[in-house]
Amino acid sequence: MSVTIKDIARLAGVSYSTVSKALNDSPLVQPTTKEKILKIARELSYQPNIAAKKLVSNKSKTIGVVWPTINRVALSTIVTMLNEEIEKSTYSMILSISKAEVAINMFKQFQVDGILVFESSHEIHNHSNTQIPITLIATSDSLYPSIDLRRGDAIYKAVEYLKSLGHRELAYIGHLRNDNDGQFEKYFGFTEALIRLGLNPRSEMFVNTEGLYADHGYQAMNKLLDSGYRPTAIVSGSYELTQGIIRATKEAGLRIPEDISLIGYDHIPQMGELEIPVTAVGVPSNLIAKTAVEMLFRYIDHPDEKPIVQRLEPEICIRETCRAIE
Amino acid sequence: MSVTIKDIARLAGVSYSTVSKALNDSPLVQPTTKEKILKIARELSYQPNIAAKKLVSNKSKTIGVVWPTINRVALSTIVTMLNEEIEKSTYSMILSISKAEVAINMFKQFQVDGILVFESSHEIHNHSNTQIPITLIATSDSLYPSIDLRRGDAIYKAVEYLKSLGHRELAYIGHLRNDNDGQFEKYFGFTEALIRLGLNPRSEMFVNTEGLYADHGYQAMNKLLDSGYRPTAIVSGSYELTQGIIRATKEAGLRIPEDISLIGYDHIPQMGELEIPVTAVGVPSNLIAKTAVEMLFRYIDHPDEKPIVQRLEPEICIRETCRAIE
DNA sequence: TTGTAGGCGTTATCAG
DNA sequence: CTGATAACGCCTACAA
Repeated sequence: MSVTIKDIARLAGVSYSTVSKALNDSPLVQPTTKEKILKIARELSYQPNIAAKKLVSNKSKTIGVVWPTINRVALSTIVTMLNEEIEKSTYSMILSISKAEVAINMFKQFQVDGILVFESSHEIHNHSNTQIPITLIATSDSLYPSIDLRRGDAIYKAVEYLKSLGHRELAYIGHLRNDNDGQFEKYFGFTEALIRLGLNPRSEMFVNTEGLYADHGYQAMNKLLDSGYRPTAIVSGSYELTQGIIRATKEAGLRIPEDISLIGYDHIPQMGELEIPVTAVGVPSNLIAKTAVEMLFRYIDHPDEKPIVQRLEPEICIRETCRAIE
Repeated sequence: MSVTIKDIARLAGVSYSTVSKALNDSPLVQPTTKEKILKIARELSYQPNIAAKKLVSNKSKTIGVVWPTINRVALSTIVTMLNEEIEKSTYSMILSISKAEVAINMFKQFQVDGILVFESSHEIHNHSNTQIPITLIATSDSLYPSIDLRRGDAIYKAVEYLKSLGHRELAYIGHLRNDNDGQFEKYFGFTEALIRLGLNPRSEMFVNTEGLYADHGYQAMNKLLDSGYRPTAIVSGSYELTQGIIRATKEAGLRIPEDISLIGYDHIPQMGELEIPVTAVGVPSNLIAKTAVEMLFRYIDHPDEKPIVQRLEPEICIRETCRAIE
């Protein structure tokens, strides 16, 4: 059995309602008594029972985060930032790496005040009857407040930038799946940019990676290099792909950016910490985290407002991997 | 206000305890009444208040995992396996990436039934008075049940294996900090192996990385290659370091294992998925996860048993990066 | 078979 | 300032 305010009350020789007040730093209790109570609480390493708190106040002061894909750098970066953001407030954050449905159920049991989810909204549609405010990160949706990362615009900006540097022979290395909206948006953004910017789209310009990790990027880049088509600039679909692309490029004896320019999706600090600081596009990870938390808090406070899709503007972060050509 | 069993009771014309029983499908209530109650509950779309349920049952069937370092592959691999292992049982798993003390406090508030922690025991010593069963992964300690990964033995096995292949000029690339027991164990294991196996320890054989990530390995390997000392085999302290070492080696035009052998610490599947499948030592990650969960469950069921330090035997997983020399 | 009463750990509202 | 006491929603003996 864990320690409760009653235990503290007994030891302090006061009533438990006094303990409750002292613990909540109420002005209605004498500083000396307060001090004594706090001291005992500390010694017993007392922790309030959230279930009880929730029962009476209907607040648990906790946010649950659904995070099934723990091994992508961009996502874990955002998770870290979410944690920092939430710790700044009066809330705590708990994580689940189970799939969305399982995770949400568990969070319900824990009576979290709000849920943040990375997974696509398809996974959670059967939960629309839930009372708990849910906010989606990285998937726009009309049922829940969600963030639109404008991945297409991001890639568009990348192409635009490359064009401004004189590049006309490009390639996009990414994971082209139509069952994953996020990946598809980027692919589509690339196509659209080529067309709108008057760059001739050709099939060699698209390299499918079959995955989002470094090795996929490595393989894809090698495939590209073998293909005979030699673009002057590469657009990469993720941080991990970028890693693989750099490796393949180097192994082929090509220098970045002297021989080939590179720009990657995922606006995270780590892009600048690769062996060559990589120019990147995307919504900055800290902005994503900050916005997500703000939106959720807002939704918690005003559950009746209509769910909003918050657009975030992708930015380009120029580092050292793109070079102008004549 | 949401609907409670009292509302149902009023509408059904019974007492609320009868409703409670009916809802829990107790045999102590007449089928007809039960039916009626269930029907009303459905109509009102009654949702039980889990906080209240929890309060009275005082069981959460949940394990909390303290995981402050989310960006090391070996750790996230183990976390994934822990989740699988725990999902097999009747328990759920929640994670916190806050530092140990904060995380443990939060878990206490949620009344988790047990806690698994990755952090070193120093961080949690002030919690020794806690009532919740805690089990340490990857740090041996006498206050809590914990797992001893025998990192020293693992490195010893690596050296032994290399010696059996004829190598005598070795190097250890790792993070030598004496404030981190785990890293120190490996370093020490290397030294001891050299001595006990009659290989002459020399200072060039130790390369300090100043960190545990790929870039640290890359820098360290370059430093080593520049130093003039040319070992025939390298022992690496972690998965990420291994990545960096491979890159540096390749860039230097050296082939693995033809020109130099490599063996890494961290017995995780990913070691076999690098561009060259890397021979590795360590306790297999799935064994670590399985053992940790077993130990914790055992501790939960028998809280009075004396905390045990469970030794796990490191294994060597031979892949393709070590070669015999004449 | 049903109802009553007590309690789970907190907070909040009153009296004293 | 402090202490009873009543909620919060549910479960579970124990009584009826």
